[in-house]
Formats: sequence, structure tokens, C-alpha cells
Amino acid sequence: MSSTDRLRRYVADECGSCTDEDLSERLAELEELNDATDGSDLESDIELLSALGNETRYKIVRMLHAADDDELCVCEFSPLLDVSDSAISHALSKLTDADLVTRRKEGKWRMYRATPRANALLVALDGSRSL
Amino acid sequence: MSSTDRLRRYVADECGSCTDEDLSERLAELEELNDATDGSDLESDIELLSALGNETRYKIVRMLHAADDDELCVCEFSPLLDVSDSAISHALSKLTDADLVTRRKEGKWRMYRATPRANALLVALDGSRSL
DNA sequence: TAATTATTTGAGAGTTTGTTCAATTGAATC
DNA sequence: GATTCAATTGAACAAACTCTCAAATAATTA
Repeated sequence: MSSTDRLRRYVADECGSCTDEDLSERLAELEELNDATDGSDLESDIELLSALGNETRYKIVRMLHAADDDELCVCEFSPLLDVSDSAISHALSKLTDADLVTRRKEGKWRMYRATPRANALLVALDGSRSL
Repeated sequence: MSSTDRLRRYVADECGSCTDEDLSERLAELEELNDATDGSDLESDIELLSALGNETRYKIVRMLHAADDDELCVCEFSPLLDVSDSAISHALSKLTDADLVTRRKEGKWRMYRATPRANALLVALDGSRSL
């Protein structure tokens, strides 16, 4: 059974009948919906979302967001997260790759700050909770 | 070495010195940053973000979002996603759990629709790209 | 009622992820 | 220069994920 046979039956159910042309037309419409996805930088969006979708990383970004436009030192995350320094470092690295935080050296300390994008997304996330 | 020793040295570096009281104060400030996280329904937010952070599921939500307020039938995803029907069903199930889509029965077909929250988040994601 | 169809469910294989431990890097201090 | 300290990196391993296949479910049709 071809993958479009079922779609053909669905269109027929919907419209009473489904010629080859009707089917092609529906497929073209669906392709368009899919193309809307391409305009969205699929890969980096998914990287960003999956980066945020983890407890350790989410908490880090939340803390930075709550700190407003202030930086935090790696050593300030440690006391509040129940994972090793190494895990925190791995987390920060992934967040940096995803463009959710930026890094700055300050002597032997490393300072992290949430990016505008990270802040915007958390605001949106909070705002969407009541929808 | 206690987890707060390093923080103490950091505060000392920052402020010139760090009494026990200074340290407690800083720890309290950090706790507050962390408490901001608690107000955000940690678990469900993470479930939502990690649900979106997967190619198959992201594409499904994007298609539904592009379909505006229209529903799509499971059989309409199939031709455009390179995975089995079973994988699509698993994906839809996870998206439903995460409150990103809703399901409706229509005869033998199942219709899915993006939730207001899903739509809002994709809009925010797109809007944040230029920040 | 049996057969067909659309979707879901559960089990299992292969892959990815998240963590820790050990070792390393880079900066500051002795 | 050697030592100390903050943070990162890489390897290793368990846990979680994502997919497919096969079977089950639910609705429609014969």
C-alpha cells in the first residue's frame, strides 16, 4: 500500500471523491505546510529547544534570566544544582552552542549571561502558560 | 573542599573580603534566583521543550502551526515525514502529553490541532531569531 | 458477523544523552 | 618556575530516547 493511498481515501471521505488531480493538489498543499518549516532554521531551533529541555540546563538558564542582565559565575551555579562541576560545565557548553548563554573570562573565573534570545523565550514560555 | 569554599573565594575576589555573613547573604541571593524557577512549573516546561526538541515532533507542530487553526489528519503527516506511521503516532502521543496538540476523532480518522500555547511558542521562537 | 482500515500500543534494537571520574588547560599566586 | 585553583575536556557507562515491527484496538464496510 503506497503512503498516499490512505490520503486518497481521506480526501475522498472529505470531498465525496478524489481524482488523481485532487490527490496531487492536496499533496502540494501539504508540501507547502512543510516548506513553512524550512524557513525556520530547523536544525538550530531543535538544538535550542532540546538544550532547554533538560533540568540542569533549564535551571541554569532560569537562574541567569532571574538575574536579569547580570552575569553569574560558574561557581555560583554549583551550590544550587545537584550535579558535579563537570556536569555544569558540559551543560554550559551545550547552552553556549545553542546560543542561549554567552561566556566571558574574568581572571580565573568564567562569567555567563543569558542571551536576549534566551530571555525572550522564557518570557514567552511564561506568558503562554495561561493560554 | 565544601561546595561553598569556592564561592567564598569568588565573593572575596569581588568585594575584597568575605565574612561568613557575606557568604550567607550571597547564598540567599542565589536561592532567590533559583526560587524564580519554581514559579515556572519546571517539570511541564521541560516536558514541553524536550517534546519540541526532536525533528519528527518539531516538524509535526510546525505543519500544524502553518495550517493555522486547521486540523490535520494523521494520514496527512505520513507522506511528508520519513518515519513509520507508528513513529508518527508515538510522536503525536508525546506532543499531546506536553499540551502542544489536541486530538479529535472523526469517524475512523484522527484529527490533530496545535494548541494556542504551541502556536504562541513558535511565534516567539521565530520572533526571537533576530535578537 | 467477518473483513477492512486507521491508528495506537508494546516490545525490542540501536542510538543518543547526561552524568561522573580522571586528566588537562589556563590563569593567578607563591 | 612550581603550585594552586577554576573550569573544561574526554572516556566510560547507565539511563533514556526514537525508531521499527508485530500485535491490538476501534471504527467502518461488506
